Amino acid sequence: MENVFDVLKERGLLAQTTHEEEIRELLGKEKVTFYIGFDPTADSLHVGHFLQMVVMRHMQMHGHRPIALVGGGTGHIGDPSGRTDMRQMMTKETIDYNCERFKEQLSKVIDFSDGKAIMVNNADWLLDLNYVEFIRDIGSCFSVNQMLSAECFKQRLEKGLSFLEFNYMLMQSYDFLMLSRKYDCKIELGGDDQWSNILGGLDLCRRKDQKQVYGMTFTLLTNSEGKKMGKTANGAVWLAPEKTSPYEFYQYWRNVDDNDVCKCLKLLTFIPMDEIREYEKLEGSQLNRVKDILAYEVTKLVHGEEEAQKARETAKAIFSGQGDMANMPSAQVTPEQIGDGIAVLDLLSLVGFIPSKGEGRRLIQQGGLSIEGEKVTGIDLVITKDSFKEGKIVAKKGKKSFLKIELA
RNA sequence: GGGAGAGUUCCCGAGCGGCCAAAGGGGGCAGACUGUAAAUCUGUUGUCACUGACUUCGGUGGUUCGAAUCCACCCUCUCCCA
Repeated sequence: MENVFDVLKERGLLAQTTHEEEIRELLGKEKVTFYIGFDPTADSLHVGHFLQMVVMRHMQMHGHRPIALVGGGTGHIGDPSGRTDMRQMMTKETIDYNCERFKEQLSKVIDFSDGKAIMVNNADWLLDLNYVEFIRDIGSCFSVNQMLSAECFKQRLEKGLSFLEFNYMLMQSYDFLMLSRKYDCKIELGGDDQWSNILGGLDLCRRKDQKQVYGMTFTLLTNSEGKKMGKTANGAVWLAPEKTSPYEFYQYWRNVDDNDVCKCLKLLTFIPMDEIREYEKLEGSQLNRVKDILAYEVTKLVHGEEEAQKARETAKAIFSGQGDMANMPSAQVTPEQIGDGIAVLDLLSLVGFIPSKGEGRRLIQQGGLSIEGEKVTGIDLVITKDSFKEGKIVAKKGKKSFLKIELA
């Protein structure tokens, strides 16, 4: 059987490893338990987390055992790594709620049946710690001098770093120690921004238990310009369908830059490398086909085959005029709301297609709005019940944004 | 604890007591060009009943005919000292 290590490396997922040779050997000869932590900073995981999940799945497919750790405890602290601002404190309720959401989403990509993977919450051991005991036992193993020189604190030393956040590294290191003791966890994985935190864990396990454990980090998902991917003007691209609909999710990947398509295929899908290498030879508009594959595959992994299919159909319907319009984003209005006729701007802001009438007005002035394929030329256009064909009307904003308004 | 400074619109950042809905940049949105890409160029970017009105410059009060701009207190952040 091939070694996952080689797979991860070939796909460009690996960023840094603590002991390349040893890790590769370890992964090649035995079933290894490893972990990745997810801090509950929002009520849904996002694309950045998805990359981690893909890695876990690669590992799992090669017979290793993932531990998904949700940070019910560390969430109370907040990881300062790679952040320029202080994290907002969350209430216990929010944290617990977020942890629950994470569990659901993780289960979609990772197989937790029959102990093939484990889900733990570090709240179980972190929240009841005794301060004095902890700093005597664990705190004594850390050198402030060394911590301060870590890359992840550099930025924050200029901007300000609270003692609370400074402790984050100890918490995460302690997690690794606990998992090593409880589950014989041998490797900690994480985003490349986690490097220092992971090293902390390694050190701690060695000092406390004289145990050799390992760490690996993964490429952060960045585009060809080096900017983080998975962000849109409206915020992150979420995995939760109610926060980012499968269609929007699909569209996000359908619209990636030419230069990023193949990279994304390698990082985010399980398409064999041989196939991807063929796609890498394609150029120009041929890449559109590859983008469709990327969008479909990623959507399938996150939302399931059925939703991916729907999203693809909808895209086809919208952009090439063929296919099923049924799943286009839609909104409902009642006959009462229409009355004897309603101004376009009122209708569109009612269903939330335009954020404000001022913006709608501008949109019309610049020729960016169409109703039923007809460009709206004046702001005085009135929509009546008769405008609805078969109980629906399709509005188009710009080139890619569509909304089907249904008369309920 | 002592001292210095800062808080402006989505972000960065300019802002003289009236000419400020507030320069400039970034981002966003739209148009042209295209391949649902990128780059480029153009327009636009507080809200509404849009030649007008209303709400905004950390918060609360005050001075004034008039305050983002001046004063007082408060909150938050940064820096220097302890």
